Amino acid sequence: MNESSTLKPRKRPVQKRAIAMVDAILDASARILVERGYAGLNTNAVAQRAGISIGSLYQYFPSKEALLVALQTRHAQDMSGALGSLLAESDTGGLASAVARFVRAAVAAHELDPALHRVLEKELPFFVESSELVGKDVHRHVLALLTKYRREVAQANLELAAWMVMRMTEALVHAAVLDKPAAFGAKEIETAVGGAIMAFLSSPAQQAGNG
Amino acid sequence: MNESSTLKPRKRPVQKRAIAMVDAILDASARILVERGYAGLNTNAVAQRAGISIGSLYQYFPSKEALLVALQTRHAQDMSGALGSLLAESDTGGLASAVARFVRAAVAAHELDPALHRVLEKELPFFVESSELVGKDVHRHVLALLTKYRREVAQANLELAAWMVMRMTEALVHAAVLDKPAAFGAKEIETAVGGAIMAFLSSPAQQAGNG
Amino acid sequence: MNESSTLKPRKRPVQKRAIAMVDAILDASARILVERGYAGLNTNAVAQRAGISIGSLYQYFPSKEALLVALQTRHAQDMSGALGSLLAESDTGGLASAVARFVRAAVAAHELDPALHRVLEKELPFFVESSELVGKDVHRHVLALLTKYRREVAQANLELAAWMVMRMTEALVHAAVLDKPAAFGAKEIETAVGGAIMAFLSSPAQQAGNG
Amino acid sequence: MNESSTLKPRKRPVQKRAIAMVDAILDASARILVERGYAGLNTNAVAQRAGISIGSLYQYFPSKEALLVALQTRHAQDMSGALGSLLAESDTGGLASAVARFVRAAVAAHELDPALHRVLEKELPFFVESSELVGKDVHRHVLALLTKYRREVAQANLELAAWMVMRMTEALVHAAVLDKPAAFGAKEIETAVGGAIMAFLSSPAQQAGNG
DNA sequence: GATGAATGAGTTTTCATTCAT
DNA sequence: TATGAATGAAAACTCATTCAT
Repeated sequence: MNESSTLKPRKRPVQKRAIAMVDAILDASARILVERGYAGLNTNAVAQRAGISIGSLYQYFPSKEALLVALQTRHAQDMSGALGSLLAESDTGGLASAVARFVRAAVAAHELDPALHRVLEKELPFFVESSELVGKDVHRHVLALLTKYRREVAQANLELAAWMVMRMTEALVHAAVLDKPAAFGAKEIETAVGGAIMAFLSSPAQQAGNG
Repeated sequence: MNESSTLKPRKRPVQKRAIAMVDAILDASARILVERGYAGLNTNAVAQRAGISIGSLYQYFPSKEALLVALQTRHAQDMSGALGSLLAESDTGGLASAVARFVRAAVAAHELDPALHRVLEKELPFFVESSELVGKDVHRHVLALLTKYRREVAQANLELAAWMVMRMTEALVHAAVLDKPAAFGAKEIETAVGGAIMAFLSSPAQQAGNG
Repeated sequence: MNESSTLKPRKRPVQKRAIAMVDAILDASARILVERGYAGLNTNAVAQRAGISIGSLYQYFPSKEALLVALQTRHAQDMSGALGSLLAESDTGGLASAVARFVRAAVAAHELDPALHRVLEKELPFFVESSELVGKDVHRHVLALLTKYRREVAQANLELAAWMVMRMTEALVHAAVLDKPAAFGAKEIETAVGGAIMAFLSSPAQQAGNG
Repeated sequence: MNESSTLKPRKRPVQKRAIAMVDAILDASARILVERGYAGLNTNAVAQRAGISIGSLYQYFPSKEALLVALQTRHAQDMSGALGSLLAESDTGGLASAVARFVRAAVAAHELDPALHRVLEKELPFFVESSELVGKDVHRHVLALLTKYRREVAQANLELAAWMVMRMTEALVHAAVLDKPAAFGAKEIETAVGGAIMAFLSSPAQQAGNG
């Protein structure tokens, strides 16, 4: 009845075999999603690709939706992991260096499985914004960063600044990795993104000019 | 054989009634899309909502896909119109004022039908990036702008700068209008976006700091 | 209600224009039938191909079925005409010559529009066996022939003999013209058919051997 | 892409139940075909008549066309079987007896399911001429026969003679069984057919008389 | 637990026919 | 009379989900 009964994995897989099965199912889903898009994804195909029966699939996921939420969650966690391990490195440089590392981490995260990421984000009807899954931690991290280098940040509203930084990074990195414009190299864009963020942070919040 | 036969509207509606019909169909599609998402959209529902028979729908659109392409196109044209009329105003201020006006125009365009815009962009499997429909003109406009105020632009690569400006605007405005964070007002964000763009343009392309 | 109301042409076209229209419609039907088969034939396509409106088509034919019956009838009459004009020639030779002429007439009739003939016969759901349309006259003709050369006919039952002659001719000529086997020439087959018929007529009805 | 994917049965039924299902589906198709003709045949009706769900039908046949092809094939195999078992009997008599047995076998084959045979042949848009399915073996058989009794055959071209024999048998038996004329008994016709074939074979290929 | 045959509601699309203009 | 926009029943086919084995 309630969401939890149809959205959450049916059983907490404790046995190794069960874990392997869940992984196989999610892997199969991801591959199909990438190869055929959301329209080409159906539970029977997933089961077949995963080498199990359709009945078994439903043993682990109560619905197609639950399967997709799980896939999404796993992907978000993967990205979060990639992000986190880079961000965790001790931070000795100044703000610029921290921002550059943040951007590089974002790039690395997006490069994990760009094709899957694209489909997930562009076609999934109930895509839970990655930011909601990954975002909390990252937001905390960025905010901590801005606070630590408060002196170098000209913006008054740190919360707003953090939001802007996250959005700029997400959007620009996303564009750079997934819809890479032929004209510029990825590295070039990465640098520009870091520069833009730094410029933004270094500039005081100004009055909006009137058009 | 070719795409045109299934993707393009079947007949160019010349009579008033036919135009009204096409509009009614697209309106119905838009409303259903917003209310029920892409998965909830089916041609019978569209026809019923539009108050016509399913046969009539297929008289004007040879396939469901054609219908969606048309809806998308109309939406992109609407946005393009809103954008264009604001951008067309004579430009007397400096770069800051021009940028601010550009951001405001983007906001206005996104405010036309944010709910539809969100579904179109997030769920349509064959969504033609608005930028591809609207983008060419806008890109020209931005580039012209940067060239005109060349002296105020510190970035060396104008093409890259234009790309960054467009991406930043699109992403930030999009986020502000469609996933508006509760914490900040739209106006506040709009200002911040203008500021960020100005800061970016005013800063010289710098060396990437290493993390 | 009764068949006549849906199967017979709606109006007896007396004006020249109406006759031309009916012909145009039947021509269009025939061409579509040949090009796309029965499955590809629909009344809207016929009207368009005939250069008239669908409404006008229904002015002349009350239903699709009526249209097809008319087409069939016209084709049968065409064949009948080709057949008849050859058979009408004065008959001076013996039985063999008469049979040969009959076979040649059948070939000529089948060569009128073989492609149409094939589709009509192989796909039409309510194909009225041509023999029923053409057959009566032909049957009379063949019977008259056999009676005239009674002395040369060894078969006792002339009715049965006539039926056999017609069937053999129809089947063999049909096969020769429409499913021509690559190995033999049409002329060669035509000769063989005449020979077979002559042999049959010349042989006395015999006891069936037991296998 | 290739025809096989839409034309061939989806799964080879191994279990008893599956075989029974396929048979039930084909039986239902045959009955509907006979009762309502090709136009009256639709997959939903077939499933209902077979007492299964439409989904199950598509589990075994990937398309309506595949279903029809299978039905056709089964029918051709049935006919081939009936034909073959009769032809296989040891052949002790002369040519006349062999021909008579051939004709009787053809009659028996056509009497298996005349109504179905008629619809299949007359309405199926993609009817594969039975002769193509059955024909090869039969042709070999007839040729062997003519060769064996070469002395009794006056015709020079054995290949052509075999073709004629097959066509005459097919056409005449077909007409006798399916469009049986009220005037003559089946037995009477069967005898006449045998006689005609014998007469043809016994007569030398003659010059075509000119009409 | 695992299997996979079976289900059937739901979807897209066609086309014979009508009828207001 | 001619037109052709409009109709809607009907048909092929899919796929999430169940449940007997």
